[in-house]
Amino acid sequence: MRLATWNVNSIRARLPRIVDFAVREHIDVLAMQEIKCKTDQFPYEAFEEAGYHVAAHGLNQWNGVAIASREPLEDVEIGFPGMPGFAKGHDGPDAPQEARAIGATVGGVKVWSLYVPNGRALGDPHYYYKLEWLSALQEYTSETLSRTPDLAFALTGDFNIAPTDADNGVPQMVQGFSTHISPPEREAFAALEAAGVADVVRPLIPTGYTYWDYKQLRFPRNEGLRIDFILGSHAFAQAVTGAQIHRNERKGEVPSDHVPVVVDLDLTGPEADEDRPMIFG
DNA sequence: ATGCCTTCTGGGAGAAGA
Repeated sequence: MRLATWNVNSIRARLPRIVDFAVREHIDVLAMQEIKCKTDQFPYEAFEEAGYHVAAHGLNQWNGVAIASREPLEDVEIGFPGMPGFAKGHDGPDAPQEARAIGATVGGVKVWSLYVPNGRALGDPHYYYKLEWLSALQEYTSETLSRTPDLAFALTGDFNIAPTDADNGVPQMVQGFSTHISPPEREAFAALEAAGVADVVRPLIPTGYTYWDYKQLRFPRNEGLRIDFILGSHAFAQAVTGAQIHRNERKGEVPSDHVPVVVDLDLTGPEADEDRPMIFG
């Protein structure tokens, strides 16, 4: 199985490009973020014509997540249990949830497409929302893996955190002034990993970014961020045989500001373990 | 310590992104 995650920054603005990529690269499961449309505005037909089933969740012009799959999607979940909400004029548990998480089971793998809140600025209410959202995700992950430790389980998406200094290629982003690199955000990411999921791409692709801002020549200067990840449980990580970051998708006509991150999985069993990269310990 | 780009929208100036 070939699994990809991609913050597409509007599914309608670049639909052919996204479907073409999925078909050309033989993607079996494509987790998308920032579809920027309502559920019923999603261009299902184009994916179906290309041989994909789709589960989408969008409430308005912001956020929005979806999963396209060659095999049928089972047990689709909108939002993860305990996911906090956020809205202007709302605070605390009454805040409505945003369209930032959709999960489904495909071929025995539980896959989440996640769009972690941006945070906007250090100290902004959105920043605290981001940290709460990540804490709730950690809680959900921990609970899930303690209940079903052998589950092939993956958190994929735009985490809006550059976990190490090497993941930040933007000179203007400096510690103490910027979201995405602050210690509390990095601690939240580490806590998520400690809950039982590992970055399955980094051992295979140690360097490189997944996002470059549209302005200020960020892409030509290669001033990007690595903020899009595939975090897998032990059972998931054991099945990984390869990974790719499709940097070329940042080029050409109307690109997204993010590029696809891909992993190959061999889910036939533990026989072939010897040939696979060591991801956990 | 930001918005030079890009997207969206019962309305086109404002919100949001990282």
